[in-house]
Amino acid sequence: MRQAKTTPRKPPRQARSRATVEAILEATIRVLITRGYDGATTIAIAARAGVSVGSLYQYFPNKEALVAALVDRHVGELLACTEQALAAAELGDPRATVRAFIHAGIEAHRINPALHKVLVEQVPRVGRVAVAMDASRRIAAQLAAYLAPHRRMLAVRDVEVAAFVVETAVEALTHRVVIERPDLISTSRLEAEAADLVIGYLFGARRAARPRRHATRTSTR
Amino acid sequence: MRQAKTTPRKPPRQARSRATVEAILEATIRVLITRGYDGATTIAIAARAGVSVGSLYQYFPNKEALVAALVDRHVGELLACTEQALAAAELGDPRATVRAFIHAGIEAHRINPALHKVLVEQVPRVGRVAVAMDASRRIAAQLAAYLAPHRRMLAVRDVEVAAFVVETAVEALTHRVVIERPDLISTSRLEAEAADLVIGYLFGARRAARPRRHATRTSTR
Amino acid sequence: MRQAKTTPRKPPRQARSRATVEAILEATIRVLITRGYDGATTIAIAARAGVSVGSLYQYFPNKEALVAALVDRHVGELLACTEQALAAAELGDPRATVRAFIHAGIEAHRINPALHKVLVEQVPRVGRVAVAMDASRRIAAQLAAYLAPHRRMLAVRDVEVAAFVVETAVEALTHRVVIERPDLISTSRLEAEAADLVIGYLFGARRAARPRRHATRTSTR
Amino acid sequence: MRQAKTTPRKPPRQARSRATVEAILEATIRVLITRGYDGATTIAIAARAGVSVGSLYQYFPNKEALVAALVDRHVGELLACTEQALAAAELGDPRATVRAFIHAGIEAHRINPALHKVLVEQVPRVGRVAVAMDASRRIAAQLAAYLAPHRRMLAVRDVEVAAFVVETAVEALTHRVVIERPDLISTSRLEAEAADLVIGYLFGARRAARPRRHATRTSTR
DNA sequence: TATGAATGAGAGTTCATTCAT
DNA sequence: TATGAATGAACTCTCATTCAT
Repeated sequence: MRQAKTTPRKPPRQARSRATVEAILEATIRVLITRGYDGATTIAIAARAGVSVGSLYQYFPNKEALVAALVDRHVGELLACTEQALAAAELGDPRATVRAFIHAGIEAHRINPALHKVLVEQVPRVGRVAVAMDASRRIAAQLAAYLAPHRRMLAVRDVEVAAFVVETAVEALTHRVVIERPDLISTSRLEAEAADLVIGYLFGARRAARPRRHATRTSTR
Repeated sequence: MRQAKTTPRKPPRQARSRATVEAILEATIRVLITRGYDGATTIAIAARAGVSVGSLYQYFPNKEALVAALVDRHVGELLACTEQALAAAELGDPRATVRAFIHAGIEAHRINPALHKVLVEQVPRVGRVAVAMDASRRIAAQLAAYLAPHRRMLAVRDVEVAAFVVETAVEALTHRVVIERPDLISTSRLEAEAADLVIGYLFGARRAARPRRHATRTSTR
Repeated sequence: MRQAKTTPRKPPRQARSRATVEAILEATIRVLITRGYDGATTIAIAARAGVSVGSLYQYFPNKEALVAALVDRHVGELLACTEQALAAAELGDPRATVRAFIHAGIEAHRINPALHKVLVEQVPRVGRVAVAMDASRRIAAQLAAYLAPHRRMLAVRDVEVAAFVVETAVEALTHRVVIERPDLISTSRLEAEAADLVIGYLFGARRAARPRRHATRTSTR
Repeated sequence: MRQAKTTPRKPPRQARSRATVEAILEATIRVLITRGYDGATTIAIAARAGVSVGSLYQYFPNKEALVAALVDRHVGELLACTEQALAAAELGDPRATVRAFIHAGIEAHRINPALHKVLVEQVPRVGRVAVAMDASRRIAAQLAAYLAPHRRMLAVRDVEVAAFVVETAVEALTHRVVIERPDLISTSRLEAEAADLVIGYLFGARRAARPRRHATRTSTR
């Protein structure tokens, strides 16, 4: 089967090259968002980037590599967000850190929700991309690494499983709200709900301590 | 924009017809699973079904309608599972019902995990398919309808939001475990974790009552 | 109803492009003539032009546009012929001008009779083409414009109706003879007959002045 | 190349058969008119006729034969009209007979203009159909046969050529007016114009005898 | 290095025709 | 005899990719 290489064809040495690559990636984002994966033809992307198809192929060996590069970049941004949140709060109250983690995840989704949506919904079809896409696993690992030292505070036994559960639930909630139903609840409400869901699970804490009143729904949109 | 209709072309009258339609749908599933969405060409599907392309188009006006029919059927099965779980336990302990709901969701995913995977991951969520695909919203509605009468027992204010949160988290966990990482944890463990996550959130119950010991990881696979 | 656009896809920039477009149009003519409209498949045309189908679609968005371009060109040639004849003779004897008009019409039909035949007989099926095809109306208008100033010489009242009648009769005769039955009478004879038919009608002149002797049938073919 | 036979498959013996054949032909007309030649699929025709495709093929070996049968019938009607006109007036004034001939031609076009239009404009003039279509030649022959005995009255030498010219001009005018531009002039006006055009040509008569006044355009539509 | 014309395999879809029931 | 499900060759059109300029 056609197992094309997906590594960028050449490292952009000169400034001009880098600008071209950047323009192509930006164009890919725009076209992906406006026309979907199937509508994102190489010619459309090149046109949008203001270069010729030939130039596009100068920097990316094929379409898959182009999208993979995009995914890499996007995933990198996501990971940076959560990693930073966990690192920053390393010493504070784990509950607060988890909240920060949730907050970071939401912020990460708000970098470019439209791109995120199209990447998640339409792109997994392509092989190599799937790999790069596997951000969740890596974020769960970050979280597990953070939780491990605080094992004694946790109401759960297996830190890895717990990290998996938390990451999965938080990511799903965030995605659903930010990407699919921003109308349903506001991001601040989302943050609170996710924290309620996850902190009780992790630390077994009584939430009664923090009485919840969400009389009004407020949308941040 | 040309909005192609996606309603089945004609109701199969004779027994032979019905068998053909069934064969085509089954073939679509198989080809979708083995070759992915992009590899699922109408010719491949027809060949696999042992019929000609013409026959395929006799019953489905286009490829999208074919996939939509499949999605409809699959989503119908999913909905039936959870609905039944909620209906069956209407009078018992809500905690037990939520457990049953979780169990049903997992079972639903095990009907045809490979199909489920390809449907969720690869089928472009556009047009008719997008609508059919929206099982989550409907399941959340089922759950909200169940929870509403038990409002006083809940630690959450807004039943709809709670149902949304629970459905999202449970579905994500189930999907991740059953579809993507059946190696990570067993389904029984998954059930327990999901219950821990969600019951605390919904009812605010202390979990300490049920001490958790998951010393060994067992995979059901 | 899906009204596909039929405007050429892009203006050929480079010399090579222009040659390709020309080759495609020429090939279309040849295939149309040899195989008829239904036999003129895009593949056959491309093959005949010595290019790939892709190239064909690079310049014409669809088959209809391709034929429309051909029709446009052909109609343009026809119109130029008659227009020129009328313009050239503006000051002379109207009878002579009408003869020149008839002559021009015949010559126009002889540019490419086979193409003309297939265009007239098989192509009107297609929407856009029908419009471009409407040369008769425009030629009649040309003629009416010419006749109007000479209104006093005419035996007819309504110049527009007369132009319509003359154009229709002459065009039909010419088409029948040149395209369908070149064996029946020669073009010179055709010219004479058409003049007899039409000049009497227009000017009410006695034809006896010009005794007609057509003892021998001569074909110019 | 596929040279299919186009003779009706079997002579309809029984009344029911004849009714079926009739229904199919009528359905063909309707579908041809409403959906055009390309839209006239055998299934659409059969459905419209209230029979199955199988039955259609019981009576017509293929689509071409079906259309040919239709054309035959329609052309037969046309021929009958003119033939009758010429026969009826055999003994009267030739000028009156020519007028009657013109009148008959117009009436013939009004039998089913929509069908006539689609037959002339859309049905590919190939194979069997082309032959059936050739009504003009036969009408011209009728006319020539009528004119021959009156040869001495004519201002033309060659009766066949004259018949050809007259038939061509009259048919073209009639078609243009009745089928394409019924708005332009009324049929009575058409009759007068055609007579003016043709009678002068045939008999060399001064039209001044019958002063023409067409102050108002009236449409019969 | 950049261009964009050219490629062509392959996709979805149609429909005249056949033949088992 | 009538049915209509089944056929499959053939059509139009797309687009990732190449390469002469």
